[in-house]
Amino acid sequence: MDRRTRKRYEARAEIAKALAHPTRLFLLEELSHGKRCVCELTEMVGADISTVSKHLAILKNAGLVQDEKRGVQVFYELQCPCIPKMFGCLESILAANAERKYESVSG
Amino acid sequence: MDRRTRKRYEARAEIAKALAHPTRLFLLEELSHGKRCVCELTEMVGADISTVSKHLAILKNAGLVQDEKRGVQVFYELQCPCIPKMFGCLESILAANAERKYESVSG
DNA sequence: TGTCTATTTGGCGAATATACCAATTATCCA
DNA sequence: TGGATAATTGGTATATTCGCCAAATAGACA
Repeated sequence: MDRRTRKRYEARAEIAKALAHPTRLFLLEELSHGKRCVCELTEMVGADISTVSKHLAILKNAGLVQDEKRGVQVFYELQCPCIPKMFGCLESILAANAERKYESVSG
Repeated sequence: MDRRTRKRYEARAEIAKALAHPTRLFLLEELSHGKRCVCELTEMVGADISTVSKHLAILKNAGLVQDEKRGVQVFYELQCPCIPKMFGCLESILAANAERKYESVSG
């Protein structure tokens, strides 16, 4: 694998890494329903606000969300329209995995 | 976030984590072109065969690929048809990010 | 200006992921 | 059976990620 190819996959992996955490997936799905401020999201997640803020920063850094300051609050929103489709893909994989697990038990 | 919801996002994150490595993304894309055996993939990746084998095990464990033994070789193939679409999504995000970076420099 | 609320940043310990080497397993074939 | 090749597994050192606390930053408003 040459250097250029490796760089390309590293760039893709940066985005995939941003998706690779349950809290961040939850944040993305919540944001797919509309803009939310950090304190709302923090309440839903139930973690320290600094933790949520860092997760949001990771999503922003990957280009998955954008933020907008309104007074003392910061609202985040999805930047990438294909995120909801990704969730569909993840769900279909989970469903197929569950099916296989069932088959291996019953058959 | 209640326990059930958390479990759901953890399950999704398991799959996302499997995607979150440049070598594994490369393997998936290569497998999207057809079955490949571990030694072929190892040669392409340019890492130790044990490293590649472990990456493939992670992909298999996530339900993204399946394996098939043929004699002394093991062939892997994609199990999930939506993987190529995922790559398209990753690429579109990268393109949008590059665009924004360009705008922030020139405008 | 001083205070309050919302958010981000710095830093640290704990947990997780990664890559390689060495050893093991599995299959083929002489 | 014994040797050769392909692949997986175990072990370990290193690197990265994670979550919280504490501190810093920013805006609103009296």
